[in-house]
Amino acid sequence: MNEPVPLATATRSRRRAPDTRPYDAEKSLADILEVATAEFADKGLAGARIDEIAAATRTSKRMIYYHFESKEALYIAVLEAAYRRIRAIEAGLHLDDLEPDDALRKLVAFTFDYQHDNEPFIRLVMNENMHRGEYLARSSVIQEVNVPAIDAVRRVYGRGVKAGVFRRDVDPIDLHMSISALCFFNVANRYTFSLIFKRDLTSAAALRARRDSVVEMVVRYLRK
Amino acid sequence: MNEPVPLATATRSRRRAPDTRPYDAEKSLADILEVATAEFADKGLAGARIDEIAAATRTSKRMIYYHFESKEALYIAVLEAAYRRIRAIEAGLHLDDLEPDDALRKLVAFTFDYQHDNEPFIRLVMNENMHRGEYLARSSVIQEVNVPAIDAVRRVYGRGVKAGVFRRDVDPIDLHMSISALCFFNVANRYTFSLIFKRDLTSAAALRARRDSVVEMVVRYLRK
DNA sequence: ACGTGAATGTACTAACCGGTACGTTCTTGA
DNA sequence: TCAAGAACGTACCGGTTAGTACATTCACGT
Repeated sequence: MNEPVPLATATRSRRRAPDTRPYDAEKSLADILEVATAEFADKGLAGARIDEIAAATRTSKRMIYYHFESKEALYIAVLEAAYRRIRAIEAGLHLDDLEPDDALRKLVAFTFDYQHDNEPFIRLVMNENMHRGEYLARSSVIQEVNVPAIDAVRRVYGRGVKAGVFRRDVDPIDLHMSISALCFFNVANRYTFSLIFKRDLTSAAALRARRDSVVEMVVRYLRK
Repeated sequence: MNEPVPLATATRSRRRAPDTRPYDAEKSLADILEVATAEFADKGLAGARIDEIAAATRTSKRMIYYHFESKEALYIAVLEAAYRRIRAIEAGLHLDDLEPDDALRKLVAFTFDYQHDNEPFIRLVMNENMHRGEYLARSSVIQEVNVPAIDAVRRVYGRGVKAGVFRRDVDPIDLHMSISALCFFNVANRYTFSLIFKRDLTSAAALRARRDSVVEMVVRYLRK
């Protein structure tokens, strides 16, 4: 649906002119997607301008409509790529060799940091929620990609309960939600919050303090 | 700035035709503001359409530009009114006659509930953060209105510390942020979250469970 | 080496949308 | 009672913006 064009496979040709190939669908598609991600994250779906995306691209507006059927389809493609990337980052975390308490701390701190480091993704999610998830709902891809999102929390929590260091009766999804909420807010609402409370939330010191606070809150919540 | 027209004061006239007065600046202004609030909360600043606001109003587009100088000015007026309303709701909470622990529980549960009951406000804040707070920054009114936003948390926390039931070394603003984060997320991110995790977050049961969880988390965070 | 389809550029359009020109009706104070 | 200004309606405009028609260049299998 979003890849109407059969992408060139590994069999490219004898001649290798990797960077200056005039016609390279794969590359211009990736280029468009990257620029569009920045634009949609910056302005949202309604605020984004196809012309501006085109201008920031190595190619033209024509190519956007060659590779994607509409602005909305491009937006969904951006969402899909963004979710895939984020879940891949998450999958890079290895917690199984840590004691449950340390694993939990690492999980929360890691979530805090990578959400902070991926503001564009956070903003895409914010925007998608402004749209009441209607585009995410249209993409079965995204929903599949997100299935394992809860795994890390579930595993760590399960181990902690088994080891007798976490209390029982906590719903892993509820726990995951609390962790997400605490991490998400710092990125999503930083502008209104820092304006109202006259706090810089982006300095290294503020970030460290806030992360410690969030970790502490989650740890205390599970502690017996 | 946002009220270019001197509003009619109490001295209205001898004749009382309260509901069918053809020319009533105060009323049409309030009408516009109410409709605009719904539209901006629904679609955001960029997605909102002046024509649609006008259509839902008892008056015409002409009147929007008579009472407000631009779409952005209308948006700021909507933001101001929304923040004022929310702070007024908060001010209605009386916690001083409760023990610190109960006061804290009541404060958190109350915050959770009123944020849930005021989704349009939450969405306006989300949208404003998509705009990096640039419109809030332009309005000194909103910033003044929000000064007491931290008071309730500060008071309860201070009493708890003095009574020896809360631990020291917690920053009230940080605490307020955690409470806000946990409550905000449930409204703001409900669409993507419930889609990904196949959970209905709006049922009475789900809401009760989530509120309890949030309250418990904050209480445990402060408990010695 | 060549034809066919993939990949691309230029220039355009139709609709949308924030904002306004112009004229009219109502209200109010003297 | 009667200006004068406040409050309002209708009809319009000009710029913006998603999307496209048409022509062109390149890649690749045969």
